[in-house]
Amino acid sequence: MTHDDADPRARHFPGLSRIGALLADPGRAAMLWSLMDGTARPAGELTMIAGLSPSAASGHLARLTEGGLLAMEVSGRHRYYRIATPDIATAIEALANLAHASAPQRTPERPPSAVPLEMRYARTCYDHLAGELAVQIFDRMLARHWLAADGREQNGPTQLEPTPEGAREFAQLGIDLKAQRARRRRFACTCIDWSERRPHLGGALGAAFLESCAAHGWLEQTTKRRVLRVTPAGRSHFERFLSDR
DNA sequence: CTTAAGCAGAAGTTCCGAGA
DNA sequence: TCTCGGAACTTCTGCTTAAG
Repeated sequence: MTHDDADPRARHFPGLSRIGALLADPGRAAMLWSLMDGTARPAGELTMIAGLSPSAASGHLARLTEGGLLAMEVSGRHRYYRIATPDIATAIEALANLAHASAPQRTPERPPSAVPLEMRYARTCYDHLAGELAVQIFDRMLARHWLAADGREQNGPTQLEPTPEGAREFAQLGIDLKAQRARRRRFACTCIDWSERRPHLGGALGAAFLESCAAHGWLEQTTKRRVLRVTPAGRSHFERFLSDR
């Protein structure tokens, strides 16, 4: 019998309190966070990351697997664990952002301690570019007056609008702003970067920008889910863009 | 040379008692 | 009640050795 089965208060959101309980333990959270780059790690490595004994870590991993948050594959004498689905990684990232937004602002510059290194520079966030590179590009877009806040901010992401100059630059990148506006989603907004704690470009325009970078051969997918590789052509392009004054 | 058996070590799980 | 760590156990890999 599960936690929710026993508690009639859980009937409105079946499974929600169970998921919350699984995420509440610091050891389990540390193990989940270390798998956010989409890799699979053996139980022994996750044990070290969580700072637990093998027996305690084994118990936590069993609960996370039973709860559907982790998937496990046996390879020889190793057991490899990974985040079960991309939806779960997305949910954990959203909760991490929420935790940061709602925490007391005592140490605003402190990044999360266990952000996988390869994810910090360039990765996908839903369908747009995120990471250190995304934040730098967004800063540069603002400095070059490609984008302006449209003044409709309401306790959430800042709505953005391309300036006439920005519209020309996005068109040069092959982005059809009219088509992006017609999509049934937010056109352009800020999205707080999970590892950098600063905004990057989100919304339909953010997704179109990432598509454009891929089409130009500046960014490409790696074997690790969500981790992006900057190609040599991309490196020189972004260096020019970021240093151009 | 090949193959199977035996052994040691590594990795991970289960069980159980202790403590907060 | 929940989590922890230690002990014992299972499973698997890799190495060595002996037999065919």
